[in-house]
Amino acid sequence: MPGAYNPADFPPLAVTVDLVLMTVADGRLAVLLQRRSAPPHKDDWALPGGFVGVAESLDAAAERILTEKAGLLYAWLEQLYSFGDPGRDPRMRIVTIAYFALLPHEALAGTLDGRHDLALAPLDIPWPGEQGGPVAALGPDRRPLPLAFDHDDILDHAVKRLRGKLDYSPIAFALLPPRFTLRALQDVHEAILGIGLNKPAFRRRMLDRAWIEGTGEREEGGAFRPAELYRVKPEAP
Amino acid sequence: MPGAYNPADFPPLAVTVDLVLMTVADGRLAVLLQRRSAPPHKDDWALPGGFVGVAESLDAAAERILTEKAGLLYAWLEQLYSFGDPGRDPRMRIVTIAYFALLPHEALAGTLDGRHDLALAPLDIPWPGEQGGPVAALGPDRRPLPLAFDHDDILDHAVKRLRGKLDYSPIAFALLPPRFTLRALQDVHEAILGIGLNKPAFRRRMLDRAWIEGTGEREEGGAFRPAELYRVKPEAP
DNA sequence: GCAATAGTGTCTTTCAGACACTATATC
DNA sequence: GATATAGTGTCTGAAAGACACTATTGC
Repeated sequence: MPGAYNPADFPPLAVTVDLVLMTVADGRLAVLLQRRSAPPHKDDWALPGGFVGVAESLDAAAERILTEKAGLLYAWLEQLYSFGDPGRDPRMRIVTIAYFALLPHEALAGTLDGRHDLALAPLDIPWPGEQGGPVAALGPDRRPLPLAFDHDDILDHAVKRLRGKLDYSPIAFALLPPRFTLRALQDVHEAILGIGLNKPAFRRRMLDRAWIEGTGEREEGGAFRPAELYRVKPEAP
Repeated sequence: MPGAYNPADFPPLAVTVDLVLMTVADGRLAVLLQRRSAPPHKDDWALPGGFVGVAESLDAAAERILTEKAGLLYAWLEQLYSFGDPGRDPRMRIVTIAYFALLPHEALAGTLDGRHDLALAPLDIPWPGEQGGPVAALGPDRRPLPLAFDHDDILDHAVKRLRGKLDYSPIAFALLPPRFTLRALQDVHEAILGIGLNKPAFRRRMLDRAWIEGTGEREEGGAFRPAELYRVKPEAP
């Protein structure tokens, strides 16, 4: 490393944080997109993001952007990957640190109201293990929505990581409300994996893992037999 | 994002790449450290690293640092995690992208000769799953070597990631020469996991996974029955 | 009772661990 | 043949998939 640390010695280089805010809606993974109001890529959809402050940690920047851009107070935040190809932004050299932000769909209620710049785009997910197409965000016409910059690439990384962590980390609970049925948990897993799962085996695995516990309470409002509500154990990882 | 992109508007912020160059030597994971020749942390050991060039991708910076700092031409490089707490470097705000660099021990032959600033430090690895101590690099006196900056933290992340990827990715082969015995492969797995593995089960798993194939050739120079040499299949992941 | 979903019992298959065994090299 | 390691056969137990079954709710 050089001995001198004169700021003028450093090339103009910026660091941003981009959020891959995902939830499961109607049995599908979906991502929050923001329409760009200025060039480049004006009117295209992009992941919400922003510059990292001088005295701000990366995690803190992710939290701030969650609040400022998406109007949300809380989400499961986790650093994903960093993208820094020169030319990924035509204006200047920008290195971006991508973060997951995972939320139950309920937590988004109201956030999108009147926000014409925000959209929750369902994802088209290739068959797991298949080398086929990459992950794509779908527009209202159900056609793939090209994202600004390299955000398609970031989204692809995010879904792959989410899948990889699904069965050894309690990440799926971040996509559910505090009380949830085992069926809802299975729906989340199926949405992320893109495949159907065996019900008895799934229940056994979840209960054996001992991350969750029954509350004794039951679902309400259903037309049929109500399911028990579970919660994540307080001491769980 | 702001509309103006005047470099002077941006805070002095630098992006570096740090390498966690690991290998397995004498049945233990080991990491390449470089002794700092200037303050801060003068004379402490640190991970080799350097600034990212203006027109250089992150991956390219990692390759360049591998060559410049460690004098090596090739390694398995993979981005690990980004660290950007303000204050992690007392001089200025530096965000660093940490990379794995994985190499067979043989590939390091000669690299350390006469390089008193470089050392290959064996790692003391806590029991897997145990919440106990973090990973520590050991000095010649077998005592933990405190690393400069937040490099202990980076090292800890690296070992955890290496462990996590071990059984679903072909990452272990990066730590072996092109031809290797199944026993050597098992040694690598055991060094990373810090536990002994069952021989028949390990062989079955490795052969069933079909990432490797026998060459028909055999080990030489051993005093006892020579083992078959395997190689990674060309079409393997 | 009917419909529809919650939740379980059990058989089968798959795979990992254990352990003893056979095979084959050098000396 | 002795020795030490390579490599295998086989038993057992744990866990997943399949599938049918029972349980419980609103209507």
